Amino acid sequence: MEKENIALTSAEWSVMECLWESAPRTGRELTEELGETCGWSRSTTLTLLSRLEAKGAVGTETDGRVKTFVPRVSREEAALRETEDLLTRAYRGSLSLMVSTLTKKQALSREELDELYAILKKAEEDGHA
Amino acid sequence: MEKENIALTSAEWSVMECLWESAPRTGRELTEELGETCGWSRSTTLTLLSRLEAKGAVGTETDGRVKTFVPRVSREEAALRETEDLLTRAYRGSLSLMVSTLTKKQALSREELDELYAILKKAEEDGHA
DNA sequence: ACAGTGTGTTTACAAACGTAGACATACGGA
DNA sequence: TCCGTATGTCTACGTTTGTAAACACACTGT
Repeated sequence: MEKENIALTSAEWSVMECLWESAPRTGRELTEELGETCGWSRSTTLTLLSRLEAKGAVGTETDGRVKTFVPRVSREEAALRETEDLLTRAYRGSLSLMVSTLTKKQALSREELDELYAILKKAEEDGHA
Repeated sequence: MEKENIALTSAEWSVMECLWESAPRTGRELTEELGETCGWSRSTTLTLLSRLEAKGAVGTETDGRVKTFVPRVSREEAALRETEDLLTRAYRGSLSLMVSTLTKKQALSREELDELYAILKKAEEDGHA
């Protein structure tokens, strides 16, 4: 009954990606799309879908003999989950350490910079509410 | 001969953590410390060390019958590797998207904010050089 | 009534991981 | 010299992950 933290494997991310893009989708559509984008066989996609269903990451509805799938966790939730994980594991929880590590390796575009400033400003305001 | 991208598993991170903290360390010291911090048996730690050696993440030197270990990849390299991975997988490569997702869930402390501003300012300067 | 065909379920299997016991040895004391 | 003890290597085993073939079954024309 609790929604706990569902971790997605890399292959599973690909599937969810598809579902987040648009849902509900039928097994047919999904196997087709993932067959192309990932080069997977029909079975592979369906297996992944089952596993995702089992862990509660996707919900299904059966209409006749056709199943349709919908995401049960949002991309944000999933992303957040993994990010926090990484943040803890690799940066002792320090977001600024993460950002500085990244900027040291690749320059940020003007847009990224502007967006980041905006985000910080907003966080600042929301923060001392 | 290239240093390629060495991915670390979660257990391996714990080992590297130890080594980054101080190195070289002997197997003895490592099994002891990790035994405490992670509750691992001696074997577990040593197995992890072997695997890390195999993938080139740590280097070893044998003096008599005692082995000493040193990290071969820096924490930054490892962290960067995983971060880029996550960034791509979960945020389509957008750092700002990642940061905004995080700030939406947890408020940043005054310090974090200040640090982040400083980092951005620096990135900005370095950027349009 | 029978054979394709579309659709989902089972079973499978190798590689990666987390964990650790068993094993081989060399070293230091009794 | 014999024994514990420290130290590293091998072997092992259950689980997770990536991948997919085999299977079962309903539907649709002929």
